[in-house]
Amino acid sequence: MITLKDVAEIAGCDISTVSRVLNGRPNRVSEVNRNRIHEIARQLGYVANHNASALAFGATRMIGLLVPNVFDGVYAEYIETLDMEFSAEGYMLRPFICHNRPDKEHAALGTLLHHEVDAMISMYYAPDCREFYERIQQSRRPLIFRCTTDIEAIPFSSVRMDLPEGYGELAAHLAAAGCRRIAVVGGSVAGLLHRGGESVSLRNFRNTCNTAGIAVTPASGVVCDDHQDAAFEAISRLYGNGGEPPFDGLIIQSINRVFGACKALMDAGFSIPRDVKVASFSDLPICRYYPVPLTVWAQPVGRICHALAEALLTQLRTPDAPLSTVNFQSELIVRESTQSTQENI
Amino acid sequence: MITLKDVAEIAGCDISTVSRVLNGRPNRVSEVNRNRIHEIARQLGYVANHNASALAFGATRMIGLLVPNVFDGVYAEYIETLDMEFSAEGYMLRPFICHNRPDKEHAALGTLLHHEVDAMISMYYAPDCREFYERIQQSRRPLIFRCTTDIEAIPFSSVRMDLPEGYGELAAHLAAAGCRRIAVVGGSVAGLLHRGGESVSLRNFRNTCNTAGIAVTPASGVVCDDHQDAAFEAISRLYGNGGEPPFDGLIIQSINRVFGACKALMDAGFSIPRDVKVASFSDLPICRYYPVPLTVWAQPVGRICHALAEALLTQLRTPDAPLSTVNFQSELIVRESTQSTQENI
DNA sequence: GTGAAAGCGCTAACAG
DNA sequence: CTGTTAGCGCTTTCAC
Repeated sequence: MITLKDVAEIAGCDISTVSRVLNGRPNRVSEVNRNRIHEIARQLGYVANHNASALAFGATRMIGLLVPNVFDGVYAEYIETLDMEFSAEGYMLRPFICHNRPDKEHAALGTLLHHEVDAMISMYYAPDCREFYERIQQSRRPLIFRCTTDIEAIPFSSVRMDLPEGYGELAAHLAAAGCRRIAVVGGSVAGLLHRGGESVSLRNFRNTCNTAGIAVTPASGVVCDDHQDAAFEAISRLYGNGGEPPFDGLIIQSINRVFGACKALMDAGFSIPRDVKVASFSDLPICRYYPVPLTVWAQPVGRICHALAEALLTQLRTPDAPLSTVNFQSELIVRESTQSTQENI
Repeated sequence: MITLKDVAEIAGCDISTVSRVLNGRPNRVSEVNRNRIHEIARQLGYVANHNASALAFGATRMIGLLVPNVFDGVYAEYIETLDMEFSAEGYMLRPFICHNRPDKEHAALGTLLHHEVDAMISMYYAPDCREFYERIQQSRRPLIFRCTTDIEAIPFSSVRMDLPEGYGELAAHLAAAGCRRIAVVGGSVAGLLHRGGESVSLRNFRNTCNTAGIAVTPASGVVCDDHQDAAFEAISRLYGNGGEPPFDGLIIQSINRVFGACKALMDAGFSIPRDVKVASFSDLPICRYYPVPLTVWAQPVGRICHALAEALLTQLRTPDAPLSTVNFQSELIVRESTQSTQENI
C-alpha cells in the first residue's frame, strides 16, 4: 500500500507537506512542490486511507440513511433525492436497507455510534430501537427522523408528514365516490382495526366512515405482510368466491401490496373501479402507468428531502442548534382507480 | 467520547486487556476481569471507534456492492440476497447506488481503494471505469463482477449470465407466438439497432428474426431512457395514431420501461397480448401480478448471489487464489403477455 | 493472565 | 512555505 510517507520520501519532503498538497489546504505551498507532489502521487497511485484520515480528522463526511426497504419505490426516490442534496454539500450518503429487521436497524444506528457516519437520517421512528435512540442522544451524535405526524414528541429533530390524515381523506374520497363498505389492507392500521387498538390514523378512518354512515368492524382490517404475494393471498381469500364483493373500497397501505391485491380482485372477476375502488399511498411512476391509474395520498418527497437535508446540515454545522420539527402536507391525487361510475351513483 | 482508555482506567487495568475482552479474544482473560470490564463498558456506554479499529486491524469487514439503481426491483433483490449471504459470514454489505452516473461509479470504486470496504462486487462492467479497474487490479484489492456472457475477458473473477441469449430466445418465442414484426425497446441493444452497430445480443436477435423471416431494420430499435415516462412517450409516438400496430411483438429491456410502454399500448387502444405481445427481463413480483402477467427471460438471482459471495469470500481468504468465471443460465418464463391467440395463428 | 510498547496512516497545531 | 511533533483510538506482538 502506498502511503503519504512513500510519496514524501520520493518527493524529498515531509509528509505534512504532502498531506497539505493532496488535501488542497490553504495554498501555503510552493507551486513547484505542489506540482511535483501531485505528479508523484499520481504516478505511485497514491490513495488516502480513509480510516486513517477519518480517525485523525474526526469525521467521515458520510451520512447514513436508514430505510425500511427499497422494494417500495418511494424509498428509492428518497435515496436518490437525498443523495443529490448531500453530494452537493460534499457528503456521501450511505443507505442502510433494514428490511424491518431489528438486527439490521440496530446495526444501522450503531454505525452512528461507531463513528462510521457523521450523522444519520431515519425514515421512520421504531419504538424497538428506543435504547439506541437514547444512547445516540446521550452521545449527542446528530440523528433526525422523517416520521408521521402522530409520533410522540421525541428528543430529535424531525420532518413529519400527515400520513394519518390520509386514512381520513382517502376514506372520505371513497365514500364520495360511492363506496359503502371500505377496508384497510396492510399491516399497522389494518392490524389495529382487526384485533382492536387505537391510533390517530385509525381514528381518522373510523370517524370519516362514521360520518359517511359506513360500518367499521374488525373485518375492515385486512392484515397481510408487506409484499404482493401476501396481499394477493389475503384478497383472494376474501373475494375468491365471487358474488357480491365484501368491500367496494380498499385503502391499501403500501405499494408492495397494491398489485397483488388488484390482481386478486381481477382474477376474482371484479373490475376496478366499477366493482371495487382502490387507493394507496405514495405517488410513483407505476401508479401513473398502471392500467388502472391509482388514486393516492402522496407525500411531497422532494420537499421532505430538502427539509431533512437542511435540518441535518445545520445540526452538523451548529452542534447545539435547537431541535426543529417541520410538518408537510400530502396531496390527494385522484385517478381512475376510484372513479365513480354510473352504477355507483 | 468514551474510549478504551476510559474503560481501562475505571477498571484499573490496561487498555490492551479491555480490548481483548471486548473483542472476545482468546479466552486468556480471567473471568472476574472479563465480567467487570463488560459491565463497566456497558455502564459507560462504550462504543468502539470503527475508524480506529479498522486502521489498526487493517480491514473493515465491509463489502461494497455497486448497483445501477434500485428502481428496478431486481437490484433490490440482489441487495437483499447478498446482504443475507454476507451477514452470515460476519460482513456488512454497503450498497452504492450509482444511477449510471460516472462520478458515482468512480466514488463507489474509490471506496475500495480508500480502504472503506474490504472488497467490492460490481453488478456490471462499465468500460468508462476502466481506469479505476486497472488501479484496483494493481492494488490487488478484491473486486468481482456480475456481468453478461458477452463481456470481454477481464482480469477479475466474474459471474456471468446469459442475457444476450435472452434476445434470441425472446425473439424466437415471440415469433412462435405469431409475431411478424418485433422491436426492441431500451437503451443499449435498441441503440445499436437504431443507429447501427453490433453486439452479441443484437446478433442473437437478428439471427433469430432472420430465421423466422422477420425483418429487422433500424426502426426495430426503439430507444428511450430507463424510466416509465420515457418509455410511455416513445411507445405513444409509435402507436398513438391507431391503425395497424407497427410492431406486434416488443422486447423491453428493463422493468423500468415495461409499464410505461404497456400503458402507451393500452391507451392507444391495443390489447396485450392480442394485438401486441410483450416480453421483458427479470422475474419480479410485479411481473407476476401485473394484470397481464409478463413473459420474461429470468436470471437466477439467488444462485448468482451465492456464486458471487462464494467467489468473493475465497478471494478474501486466499488472496492469491486464481480468478474464476462462472456462467449461469436464465430461464424463459412464459406468461399471458405473449400468449398466442386465435387471431394470430 | 496482564501490561508495555510499537504502530496503523493521517491531520493539525506550532515553530521556524 | 515547510518540518517537527503530538496525537486520533485501537490492535497486536512480546515480555513478564
